[in-house]
Amino acid sequence: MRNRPVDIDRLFHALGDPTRRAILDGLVDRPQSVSQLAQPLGITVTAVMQHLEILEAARLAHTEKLGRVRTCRVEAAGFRALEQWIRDHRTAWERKLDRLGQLLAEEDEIR
Amino acid sequence: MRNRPVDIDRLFHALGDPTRRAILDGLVDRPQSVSQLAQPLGITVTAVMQHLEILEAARLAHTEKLGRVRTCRVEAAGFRALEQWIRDHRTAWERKLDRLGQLLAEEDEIR
DNA sequence: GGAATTGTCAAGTGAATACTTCAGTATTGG
DNA sequence: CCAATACTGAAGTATTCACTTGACAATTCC
Repeated sequence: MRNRPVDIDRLFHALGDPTRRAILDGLVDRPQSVSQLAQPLGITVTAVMQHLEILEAARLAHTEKLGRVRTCRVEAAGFRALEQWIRDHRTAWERKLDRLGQLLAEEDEIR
Repeated sequence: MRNRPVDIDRLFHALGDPTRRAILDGLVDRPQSVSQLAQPLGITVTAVMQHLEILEAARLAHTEKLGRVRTCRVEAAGFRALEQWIRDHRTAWERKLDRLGQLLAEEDEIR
């Protein structure tokens, strides 16, 4: 169960942390170095590195070291895998929900 | 930062656990009782209950007790919130990725 | 070359997680 | 009514997690 295809477990786990989502949001604006990412988050460079490993494993980010600076960018693969998962499950859910009919209506007015 | 709207943190956290995704997959087939869910998973009823609380908080499931049986169903609200999050972020990402141009192409042939 | 910058490594800490067990409490069928 | 069924609640445990500290290593700038 390792990472040839994007692992959905890694993906959800990666996105489950607010700091990591913040890192991604930062990277969407522009590629950034590790310390550039760390500063506004108020956490250590080491912590950012640890998050980056997780984001890379989930293929949500990609990093590359040139000289003493590691440049980090957002990567599309993980995101696409997430979309695919959603698509697959939505169709499955909708199929079943339609079959059950009133269940959907019942859920529409939330609790 | 609590749950009036579906909380994206809860959502990702809820979906980050394989057992919980398995529970949802089971519920998609048909509504089930807590013990019906527990049996094929090989975990205790108590453990399932704990997962259900998390799934309910994320609005991915809804449960209701009638007599001594608690019936669990899949709920659409959480799932819709996830789709919305994806939609929002995809457009943001695509905008930026397009602006960067070659970055996308680069990422297409994975690592 | 030496100091500042930028990142890496190893280890540790406290809190959160996913479970369990065990002792209840309702509910229901015979 | 009594026993089985179905869940609830409190507590405990082992692991994982996010993060830190502190000691390095590599690069770059003056």
